[in-house]
Amino acid sequence: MFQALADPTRRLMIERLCDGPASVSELAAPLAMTLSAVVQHLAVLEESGLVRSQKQGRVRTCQVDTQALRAAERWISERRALWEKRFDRLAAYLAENPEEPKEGSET
Amino acid sequence: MFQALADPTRRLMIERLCDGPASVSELAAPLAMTLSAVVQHLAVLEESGLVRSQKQGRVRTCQVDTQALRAAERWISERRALWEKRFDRLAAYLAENPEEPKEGSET
DNA sequence: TGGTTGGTGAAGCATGCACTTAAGTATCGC
DNA sequence: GCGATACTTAAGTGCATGCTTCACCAACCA
Repeated sequence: MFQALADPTRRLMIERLCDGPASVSELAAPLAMTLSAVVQHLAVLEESGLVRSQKQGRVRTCQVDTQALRAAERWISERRALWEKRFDRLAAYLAENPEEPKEGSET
Repeated sequence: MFQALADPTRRLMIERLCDGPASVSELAAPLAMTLSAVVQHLAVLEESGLVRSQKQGRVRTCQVDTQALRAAERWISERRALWEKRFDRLAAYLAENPEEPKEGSET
């Protein structure tokens, strides 16, 4: 999932797809690479659940699926919230105890 | 940035750091790999801006930086919102035009 | 019907990445 | 000062990834 978003080409493809559904060759047009390569990227995106596609005649039409995006968003925002809460507690603690005390909690 | 989040070990490190700051060896302890490897992961995390660290004596202490997380979150949520808006419009359009019409807009 | 378009699949290659080993440096405790 | 600790750095290895080429099939259309 993050793996899929890690590649810049794939992020471009996602951005393009946010503009509306597209066929494989439409998707490939602005990219300086073979159709084959694009199809391979597409496979990664589909496996990660970020994109769905269906074939009609000889044309495969792709569109983004926001469920996976939602999951990624949630992961990040949970971690961030967790840390920020902790950070706030620390700040409050430091405000009450201006000196830096010796650590001695874990192991 | 997404590249940095792509690796499961690095995500584990982030999760661990959300529990509070840690030294390099504390970070390495639960991971079945060399200190060296962990340091290399750490370098990636620092370059991506996800983690900051400072050395004091011979101990390097690490903590997450939420700014980068925020950026990632924003990227995702913008794309998602963009697509969902488009999807809504499409739904509305289909509701008004029950038949599937021929496409002929782009190129 | 035969050529063109749109996509598929396999094989190969070159680079990058995760990880290891090994050797080194700086600090801490005695 | 001396050994142990906590990293750091460099070099090397093996596997994953991104991409290409080429051969192929299926639909479209003139």
